[in-house]
Amino acid sequence: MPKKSKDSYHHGDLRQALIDAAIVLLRERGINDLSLREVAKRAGVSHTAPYRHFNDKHALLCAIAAVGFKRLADAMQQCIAQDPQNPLKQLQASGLAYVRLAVQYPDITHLMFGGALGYENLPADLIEVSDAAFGGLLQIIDNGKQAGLYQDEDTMSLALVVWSSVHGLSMLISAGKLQDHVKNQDDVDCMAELVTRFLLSGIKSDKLGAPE
Amino acid sequence: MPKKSKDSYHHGDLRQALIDAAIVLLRERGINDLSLREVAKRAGVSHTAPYRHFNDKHALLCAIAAVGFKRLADAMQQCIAQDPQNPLKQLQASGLAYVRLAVQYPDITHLMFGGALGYENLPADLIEVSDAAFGGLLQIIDNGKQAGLYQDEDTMSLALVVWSSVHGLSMLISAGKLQDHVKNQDDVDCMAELVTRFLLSGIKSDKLGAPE
DNA sequence: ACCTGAACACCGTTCAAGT
DNA sequence: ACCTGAACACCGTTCAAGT
Repeated sequence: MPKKSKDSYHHGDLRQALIDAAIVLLRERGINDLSLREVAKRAGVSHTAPYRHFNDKHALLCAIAAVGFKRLADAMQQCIAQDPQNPLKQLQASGLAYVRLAVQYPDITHLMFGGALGYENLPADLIEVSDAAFGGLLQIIDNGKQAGLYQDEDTMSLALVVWSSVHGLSMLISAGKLQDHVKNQDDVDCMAELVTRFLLSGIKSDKLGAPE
Repeated sequence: MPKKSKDSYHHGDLRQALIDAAIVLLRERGINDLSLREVAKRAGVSHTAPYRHFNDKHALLCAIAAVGFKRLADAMQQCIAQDPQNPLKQLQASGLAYVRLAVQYPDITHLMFGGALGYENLPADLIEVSDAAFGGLLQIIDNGKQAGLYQDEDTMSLALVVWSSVHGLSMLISAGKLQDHVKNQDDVDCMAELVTRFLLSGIKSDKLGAPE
């Protein structure tokens, strides 16, 4: 029987195996001590094999960041699907999901938003999945806007303000800057609720009553 | 004439010269291509000389981050000093200053808040100057609270919400994630104003009128 | 005290060679 | 097509040695 096209040679999918090994290593050692040679060793191949699947170390790091953006984009869509008729709940759920992902995967989060990948020359597929994540948030805001939930400001401005607030909380927690005030999962959820609540009462149309 | 104590040997202050060279190199090459050996070469000393002043590369990076936090702390104090009787203006000015510093020094900002330094084992002087920066913001919030500017929420919660929003905007801009919407200094200022405005109308006491 | 050069283990990347 | 081992230039860090 002839071998299947993709199930060739070693694992069948060395590219994915390298990404998986790199994510584990990133969590174990941090971004500064992640070496391509060690990733290859973990995946069981020679230290030059990764170059068959990635142009260089930067490309592998970009692939990890893409995994993070994919998780974020999926979470946004799930928030919409869970309460299709309730844009307010969509917003609250998306803020919570954003912060939880950042806390769960701090290293990937910093890879996604820190300066480690540089500010340009990012691969097209990374840009694409990053735009998809922001697009989900835009959709949530637009849902609320059409329901008359927000002040008369354009959707993009509203989305940028919401994104900034939730993103800032996520980065501060995942960087350990709020260690004294946010110690466990309950504190994380509580802070996310607090930020979302203040944000809502700020951007919410004056014509509507209290959120509950 | 005998040499002055600190003006010894090469520069008089090799420690500072190394920090300065490292900051330049950081901006030129990015965090991933900053090498201790190149920093030493730029400062005109052998590649082992830095170890007289820093335990390791991590310690030098921490010193750079400390410079960034010092700038931030100073900016907060300046915002207070500029309008001692106007807590609202203090808040607006501090948000603007925060974002501007992040845009001006994106690499140092990511060093301060990204995961490159790890999440623990940070030197005491870095923690200290970092706390000073946040302390300035706390003071600004407390000033406004005593003036009846904000809702009846404890100062720490208010400060964390404000910090998150402004921090998020700063990180998104300095990471280039808003390139399509924030292209120049005017856009930066405009976005900072937008975030601060929404934030204020959210946390502002209902008993007061419009901010102007 | 402060700096140096040699040394060690490791890294990212290239390339001719193997199957 | 996919993988390998040798090679190159570079890195962080240590250490005995110089003034």
